[in-house]
Amino acid sequence: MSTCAPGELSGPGGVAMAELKSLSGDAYLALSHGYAAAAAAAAGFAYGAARGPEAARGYGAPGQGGDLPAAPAPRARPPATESSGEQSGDEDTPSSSSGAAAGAGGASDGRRRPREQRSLRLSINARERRRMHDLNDALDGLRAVIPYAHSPSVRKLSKIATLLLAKNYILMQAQALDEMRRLVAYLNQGQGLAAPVAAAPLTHFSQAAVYPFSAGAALPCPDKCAAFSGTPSALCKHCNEKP
DNA sequence: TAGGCCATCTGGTCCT
DNA sequence: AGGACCAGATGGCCTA
Repeated sequence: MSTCAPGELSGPGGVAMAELKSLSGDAYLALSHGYAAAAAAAAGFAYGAARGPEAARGYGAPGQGGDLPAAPAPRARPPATESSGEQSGDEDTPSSSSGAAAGAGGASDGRRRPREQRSLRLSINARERRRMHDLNDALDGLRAVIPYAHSPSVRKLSKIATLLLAKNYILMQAQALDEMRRLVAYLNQGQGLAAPVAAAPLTHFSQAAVYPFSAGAALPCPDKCAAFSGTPSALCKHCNEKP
């Protein structure tokens, strides 16, 4: 069958999978928005309405007693053991059906009667389906917290894109946190002696307390902060001081 | 129509 | 023994 080459993902916006894999920082956010935006712009369709596997194939039904979306089309399966013509019909009630089978057959030894085997198979299938639905729910939860354009008019992220984007987002957050720690450490260094009490809560925040710019000490505060992070820091009281 | 993505079935393996 | 997890196979839907 056609498999998704690990190296590429042709998203609607033409986003290569390699990009998702190596993305970080601002590029991540740019892409995460661009991806969804491009999806909408390029296709001009409403995913939820026009497509949407859930809507299209009644995904999610199993919970409501209906279970399978009815026979998922006859499947030319290799002439396996049982299963001859019975497709799906998975509205099995594992306990009841198997119980009935067991009661009727009473095959308590290692060998199961075909009917009992079938019942067991259906039960296993239902469990597997449930498991996959749980997995998909978890993925939906992950999509919900990933900063990309969540909109009904935008195609939702694929599973692989969700995972890769999430990974990059975590890396980006870790990077931002590290940067924040260094900034706090630097600021504490400047006023820690003057206000030890106020600085105390921040110290646990900063384990690697080294200001990275040696020239920074000679600069006035706003400049130092700007040199460090690109913009005056809101955390720095000097940056917030009125002239 | 090809390719991408997905849901489902299925058999195998490991764990409780 | 039963359940969870996994990977392969298969077929459907959708888009470019």
